[in-house]
Amino acid sequence: MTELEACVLALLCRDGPMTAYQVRKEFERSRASTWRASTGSIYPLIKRMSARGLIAAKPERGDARGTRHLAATKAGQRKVEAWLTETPAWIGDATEDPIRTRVQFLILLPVSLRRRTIVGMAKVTEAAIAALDVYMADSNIDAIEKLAHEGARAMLEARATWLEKVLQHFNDA
Amino acid sequence: MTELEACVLALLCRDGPMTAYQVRKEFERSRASTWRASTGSIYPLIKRMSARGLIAAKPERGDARGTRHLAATKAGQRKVEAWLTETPAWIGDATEDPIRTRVQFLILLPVSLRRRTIVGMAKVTEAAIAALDVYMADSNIDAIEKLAHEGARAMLEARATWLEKVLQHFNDA
DNA sequence: GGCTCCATGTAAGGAGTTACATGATTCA
DNA sequence: TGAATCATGTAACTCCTTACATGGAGCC
Repeated sequence: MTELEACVLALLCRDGPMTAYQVRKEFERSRASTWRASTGSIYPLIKRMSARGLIAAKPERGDARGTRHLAATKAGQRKVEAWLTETPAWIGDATEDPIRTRVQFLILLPVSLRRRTIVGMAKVTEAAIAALDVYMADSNIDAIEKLAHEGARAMLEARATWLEKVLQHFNDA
Repeated sequence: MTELEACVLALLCRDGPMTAYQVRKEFERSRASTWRASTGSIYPLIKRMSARGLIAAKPERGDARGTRHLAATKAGQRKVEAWLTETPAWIGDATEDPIRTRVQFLILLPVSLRRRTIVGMAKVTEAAIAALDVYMADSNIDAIEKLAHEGARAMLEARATWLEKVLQHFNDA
């Protein structure tokens, strides 16, 4: 089960039954999960998981669009519980960070560009924090989503602080 | 250019010329970038980038294995510089975090399991921090890589601290 | 009647994974 | 000479992306 599959299944467990369209809208709306869930991924995904007996679909009667309300089956619910409670080592690992990746190669830049680049990185990080704050100020967001946002924010703050150290490092060198 | 492509190209700029095999070994060795660079990804990638004129290969004379020393071309170097100095908004965004994803669905678990699960998440996070520390203690690691590790560590610490808050939240609820 | 949103899906293509496959070089 | 390492690569598969495609439902 991929992360996206697990995420969709968990969403169906928590907020379902809902249509594939609603699932997509939820991923689009929420800044808490980075998942996009484009049509080209979501419909095949649902087909796969239906075939595996993890999702059950009930067609809406009298709707010619073929609207189907999706729900996790018993087996699907068990899968989600297992996904949640298992804590394999890899989920603890440091996440991939495009900025951290780039920092390792800053030495390739002429000295004059390094500082400017680091400042740029700090700027986009601060912008991301600000965007989160705007989003969090929305009173329509429930406690759990707020908690998730606080987690994202804390990690961004850690990066911002670290970037100051990076700047220091390249100033000294 | 994907992140992996840019990363390989930047590595060739910084540490090249080197063979595809050495590139793979470097990705395997370093805990700083999460990239795996399996054979099935690295060789096609090099073929692609050679075709685009970003990588040049010089065969080693008298080596029947077909050993080829790879280097970034001038065009490749320019690409890397652009990749480094551009700071598109998305690189500032919060990274995907499998633990943060899961936390949003903890409510699906019976109360008795929630606390245990959060503790498990904290444990694997602490384990990742400890593994980084062991790695960092190695004197063979240069200053830049240490800096990158510090960044990863700081973000893991932020997650660990946040998980305490998560535990609190579910204790109160 | 027409606009917006709801709702489904496919097609082509990209990039990555694991597993398989082959053989040279080096060193004890 | 045999084992570990160096070194290259392909094949089948999975999942994701973007773009395309279709049409019903609801509302003014």
